[in-house]
Order: sequence, then structure tokens, then C-alpha cells
Amino acid sequence: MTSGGKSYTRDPDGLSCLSCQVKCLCLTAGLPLKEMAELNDIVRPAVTLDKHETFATQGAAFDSLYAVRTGSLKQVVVTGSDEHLVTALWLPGELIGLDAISQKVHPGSLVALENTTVCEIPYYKLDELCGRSAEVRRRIQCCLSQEMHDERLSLHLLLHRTAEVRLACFLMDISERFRLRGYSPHHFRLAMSRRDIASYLGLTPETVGRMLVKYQQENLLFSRRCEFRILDPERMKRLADASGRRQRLCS
Amino acid sequence: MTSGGKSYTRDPDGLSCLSCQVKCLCLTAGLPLKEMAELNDIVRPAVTLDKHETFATQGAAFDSLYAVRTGSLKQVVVTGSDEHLVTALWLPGELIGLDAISQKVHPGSLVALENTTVCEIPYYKLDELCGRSAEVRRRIQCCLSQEMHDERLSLHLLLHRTAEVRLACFLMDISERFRLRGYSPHHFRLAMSRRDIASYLGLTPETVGRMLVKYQQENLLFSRRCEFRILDPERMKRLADASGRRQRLCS
DNA sequence: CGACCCATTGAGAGCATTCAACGCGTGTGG
DNA sequence: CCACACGCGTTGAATGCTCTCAATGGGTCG
Repeated sequence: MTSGGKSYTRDPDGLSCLSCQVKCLCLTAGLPLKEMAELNDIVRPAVTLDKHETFATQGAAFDSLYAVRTGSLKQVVVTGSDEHLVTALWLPGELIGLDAISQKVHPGSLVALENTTVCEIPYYKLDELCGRSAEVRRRIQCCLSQEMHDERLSLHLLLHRTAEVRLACFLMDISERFRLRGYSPHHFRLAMSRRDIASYLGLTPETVGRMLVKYQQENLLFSRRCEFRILDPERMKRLADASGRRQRLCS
Repeated sequence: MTSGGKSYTRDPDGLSCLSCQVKCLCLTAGLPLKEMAELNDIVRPAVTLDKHETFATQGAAFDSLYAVRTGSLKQVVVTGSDEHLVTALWLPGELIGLDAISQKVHPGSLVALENTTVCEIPYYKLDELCGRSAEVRRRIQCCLSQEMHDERLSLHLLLHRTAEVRLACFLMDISERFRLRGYSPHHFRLAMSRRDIASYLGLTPETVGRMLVKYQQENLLFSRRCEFRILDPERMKRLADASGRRQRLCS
């Protein structure tokens, strides 16, 4: 299945960016009304995806960015040795495809974790708009720079962390992202399987399960299937912010 | 020490981009002559840094990108719990500061690993040039996108790897980067301490040392202090490309 | 020459993986 | 409508990798 081979269901009414719930977080964030309107003109009507639907295959040509309107998606990269790695997770208001601009090819498959809608932003039109608007140009560069920074820091941190702390970091990250989107930070649905979470964190599904049980025993967290409830946010945050493996002294 | 508090030695002759050894890799790569000349006009004369000199402190205001002309640098991030993390490494022709654009602040300290020269590219001038030149605009976006992609993939891979494979991945990455720069890919100097390498890879210096000894015993690599010599590139590459921990079956 | 940092080596402990087995829920086909 | 297969999640036991801690030697800089 290639990205051009299928026509997706599109929202006929094409809800505008101006009325979008997540406009404050999306590409439109902080833009003046004029630029927001121009951006709105180039955004195509939202695409509807079913749970588990792949809408861009690894290696497929890149020609659009996508903004998540509702639902969530993961990026899956298949390595040379046939490993399946989950390398990214997107929630409403987040921008998909920034890592494909350089090579003009999607570095991984994009898979909906649940029923999901995404707005398509044709890249050549966005680039043209960048030429006309310094605001939009800066906004794009900020998105790119911010995401690079966040990933660099959090992944380098994870490399030094035990499974217990890794998972806590992950959950607090998700929690914060939900909070920013106006959802409850302490009670959310995360449509990732244990296997997906494990792959994303560089652990095994068994270890992820065991850690969730441990949190439960310590009254830190309640989890069942996709439902997560952070019972003690303070202690959970302390756990996530705790330094490296064991209690090594700082040099 | 703040970034504005010290005046650095600058190359008075200000070698131009046009004659630079690494122009094919730097920001200038692939640009038409006209754009390269315009870029050259905004680049300030190269700054000379001594070994171990810090030339931007974590939290310092960001107002310029830097391109490495000769030498190498690391980024060091101090976390809330006083850990020192090495989160990036730059070689000649690479661009420093892309992760600071969004927040207008350097997320980590920039430290020269050896005697080093860097070209300063004032960001506000570059941004202005982006408005005038679609070529430069795309070039910057490509740098940002490529770096995000590379880090996302390689760090997620590292999360799943044993120390032995992690270090092999790192060395092959460095090797490839030297090769692209016209240096020997099999015999290079890497001015990072064992501690720096360990921090970068999420390991301990002891483990890094033990793995280097192991490579040595297997006639894969010779290393002494900063000198690295890859004796069996083929096997080293196979080791780096080997899948996750142990020989787990692919699902 | 001495202090200090870095690199190396050894021993022991701890943590995450591997492998195996089981229960559960879902979706499919009879 | 039910039986069944399948994938997912859970639990247990054992292996082994990497960390921690400690001690030593070598290099560098004052």
C-alpha cells in the first residue's frame, strides 16, 4: 500500500483552523489572524482514519505535513534486521512529518492508534507561504527546533534511566501533553499496546507490565488496558525526575 | 560566564565560505553561487577556541548559529538533579545551535573538545536571508529535519542495544561522518574522554573501557587515548547493524 | 615532584531480559 | 450462536549483562 494508492474519507465540511479545538497548539499557534487565515486556505479537509489504519508507508513519498485533529498515531520504523521500532507518538494538535522534509520520504509508517482525524497541509504550498510570511517561517522553524530539542534531551535522559524511571518519564510526558491540550493530566486513555510502549522506551512488554504492577502496588498509578489514572502525581513526578540508575552520587 | 561577557579571538582574514574545506557539508551545501555569496556576507570571521573552552553556557541567550570549521565540540546539559549529560557532538562542517532556535536560549553548554574554530552566523540576518531566498530557506529546514530524523532513529535504536552494540554504532557513526568530510573513516582522532563517550551513550566509563578491550581482543579495533583505528570495518559494521539484545527472533 | 584526573581491572550485586506457561478478550468461521 | 484460534497481557524462574564500588597505574598540569 503506497500513500498515493488510496483515497481517504474526508470531512466534507472541512472545519476551519479558526474553529479548531487545538489551534493554540498546532502550527497555527501564536500566528496573527491574517496568517492563520492564509494557512487555513491551504489546509485540506480533515482525513478520517480507522483504528490501526496505516496512512503512510515507510519509504512513501512525502508531500504533506499532517496535523492531528482528534485521536493519536504512532510512527513505526522497520530496521534492516526486521525489528519493528515505535519511534514517535502524536496527540491532537501535534505535527506529523517534520522528519520527512529533508529526504522527501517518510522514514517510518504512520499508523492510527484509534479512530483519528488529521488535517493535511501540502508542503509545497506551505513552503510558498513561508516565502511570503516571516511569521509562518518562524513558526515552522520553531516547531522543528523545539521537537529536535525535546527528543535529544529526553532520549539521552532515557538512555541513563532504569525501566521504572523510564516508564514514569513516559507517563508524565503524556500526562503533560494531555494537560496542555485541555484534557485531564491525571486520567487519560492511551491507545498504545504494552508492546508499543515497550518498543518506544527500549524495554520488553514484560518489563513494562511488571512496572505497572509495581506502581499499582505503591498506589502511584491505576492502569487497565488503555486507561491510565495517576493516583499520586507528586510522587510520580519525583520518580520521573529522579536521577540516573540507583542512587549514585553526583560528581 | 555568560556568552556576552567575553570577546573571542577572531580570524582577521576571515576566510570565506567559498574557499572553506567543508563548504560541501555546511549550511552552504548545494546552494547556488549567488546564495553562497550572500550567506558568506553575513558570516562573521571564525572564532578560535581553546581545548575545553566553553563558549556558550547553558541558559545563555541564543542569537547565532555556529558552523564548525575545524576541531570538534560537545553539548553538555546539566539536569535538575545535577547530572552532566553529553547530548551532542559536532565535527567540522556541522551546524551548532539548531536546538536553540525555538526557546532563544542554549539548552546546554557548548564546549570545545580540542582547539577549534567556528563560524558565527547571526540568526536574525539568516532569517532575513530566508525571506529573500527560497534556497536558503529550504536548506535550513533540511538541516533541521535531517538532524531530527537522525537523532530520533539512532537514539531509539540505542535504547534497544547492549553496550557492545551501542559503542559499535557510535564508532561507525563517527567513522561515517569523518568519511563524508574527506578524512579516513578507519583511522581517526576523537577528542572525547571515555567519560564523555559513556555519558553520550548512556553507559558508564568502565563499561566503555571494557568494550574497547573486548574489541581489541577480537581484533576489531585498536584504540589508545583519542586515537581510534578500525581494523575490521566489515565485522564492525555487522556488529553495529546487529539487531537488539541477544538473538531474539523477529516477530 | 605532587596532586589530580583519567583509564583500567576485578569482584559482587542488581536489574532487565529471555523463555515458558497461562488466562483473557476479540474476531472469525463454522 | 458457539467453538476456536489468535493476539495481548500477566506471571514465574533463570540467565546474564551492566552497574556499583574499590583499588591501581599512568598521564598531565600546576
